[in-house]
Amino acid sequence: MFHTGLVGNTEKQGILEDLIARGLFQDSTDKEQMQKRLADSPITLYCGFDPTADSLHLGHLVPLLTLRRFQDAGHRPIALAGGATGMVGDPSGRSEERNLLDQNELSSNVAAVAAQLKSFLRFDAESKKDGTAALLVDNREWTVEVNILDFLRDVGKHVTVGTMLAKESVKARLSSDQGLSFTEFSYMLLQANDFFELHENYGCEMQIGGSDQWGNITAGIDMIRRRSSSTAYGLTVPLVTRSDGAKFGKTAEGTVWLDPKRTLPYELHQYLINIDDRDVEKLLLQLTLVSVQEISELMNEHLKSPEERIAQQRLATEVCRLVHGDAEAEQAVLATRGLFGNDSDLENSLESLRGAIPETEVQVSELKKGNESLIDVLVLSGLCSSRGDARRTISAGGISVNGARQSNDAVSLPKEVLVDAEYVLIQKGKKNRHLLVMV
RNA sequence: GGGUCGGUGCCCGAGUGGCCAAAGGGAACGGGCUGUAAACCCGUCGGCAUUGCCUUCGGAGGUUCAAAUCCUCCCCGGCCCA
Repeated sequence: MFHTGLVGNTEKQGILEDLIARGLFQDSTDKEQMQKRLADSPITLYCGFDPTADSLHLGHLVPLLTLRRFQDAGHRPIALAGGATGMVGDPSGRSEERNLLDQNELSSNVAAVAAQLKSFLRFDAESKKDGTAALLVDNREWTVEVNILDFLRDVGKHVTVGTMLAKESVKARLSSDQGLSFTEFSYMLLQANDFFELHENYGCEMQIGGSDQWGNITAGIDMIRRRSSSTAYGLTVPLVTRSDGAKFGKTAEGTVWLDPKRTLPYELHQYLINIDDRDVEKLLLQLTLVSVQEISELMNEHLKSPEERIAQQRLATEVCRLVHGDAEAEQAVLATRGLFGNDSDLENSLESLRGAIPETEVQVSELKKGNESLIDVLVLSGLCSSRGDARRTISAGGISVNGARQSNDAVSLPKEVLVDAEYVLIQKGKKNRHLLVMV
């Protein structure tokens, strides 16, 4: 599936300028040389994604979209799902050793991640004609059958331990009190070998990745130079951060995933609509395909009346469209308007929220047994983590039912709700909305 | 293999026989202000329940009226030596 109609808004020659303008140019090998190479003819480039979970998350979007930007600029992207590297675990940017995933988990993760990768790049016939059609590969293809002796002779021989130890990612771990297993230490060899394989088999000349990948990328470039005397290029994009210090793409409930089963489009939309003013321009630039020019106009508008948050709204909508498609994005916007707009008459239209916002089916007959139906429902829905938490939250004035704040000592849903409501809207705090479906 | 230091609640980190569900900070959550902001202020922050009870301080045993704190064994990590 291919979600957005925006294609080719970046000129081939201008890709680096565009990346720089977007703050997406963190580091690279010789820039002049790269510029020249890119202007010369279409290049094949790759970016790898390790299947550490069965879905990518918001943070993955930056390098993934960068791949897309290159494709739009007339180059050929390769998205790599790291079925092999995922078995080992990349120490880069991590303070702790990873837990190894088992084989089954890994291969289902690879399948899931690969499907997601596909939706952000073009594989169609037309692209094939002009040579920009993307490729999807799994590094297991060329890694599983390699035996250890061959690997040590063919790959390991070209890398000195001194070089490996000098990498920032390795140094960081060695100087922490965590240490580094040989398994993770070896990771960069696998990745370097990936780049080499892609170079040999697909003419891949460039690798991009998050800034924590710099060491791995240069290891690959060195390997290509040693083993085939060719020049390869590397480019990293910045790690997305937030001004308030929180990790980007993380909420109290956990990670903001791209899989709608894990994070509803509405939740993704909410996450982005709440982005701090200080970060919104950067995120528009890095997380959407909207042109730099248009973003700067949008920001001018936004600054005139930041309380309207037009920048956040645009950001949320654009990202939702990219990730989930137009229809889902539209639904998320509607739900948001209904829930947070001031002209809402939700009472009669709760049904329209079905499937859009988090919901829980509730057995009314079960609720009627006890006399603490409100507490039951708060726990059932996951809005509160325990009955005690529910009590505390209610007594702090944090719960509303169908818009009506519940009194401090309430333990039970309002009678009329319990009797004949089909849908009930529960609010916890200012931002959490949950739909109860009474059955 | 030897030595040594350490493993505490979401994270960091104090506690070294009872006053410990465990200081302090951060995060988080709720309230107020506001823009579903930021900053700031207030409150909460193991579980269940009306005083109270139950489960937690790497794991398993033990000493004791009483253990996160003492002993034994084990597991995991750092550092140093071999």
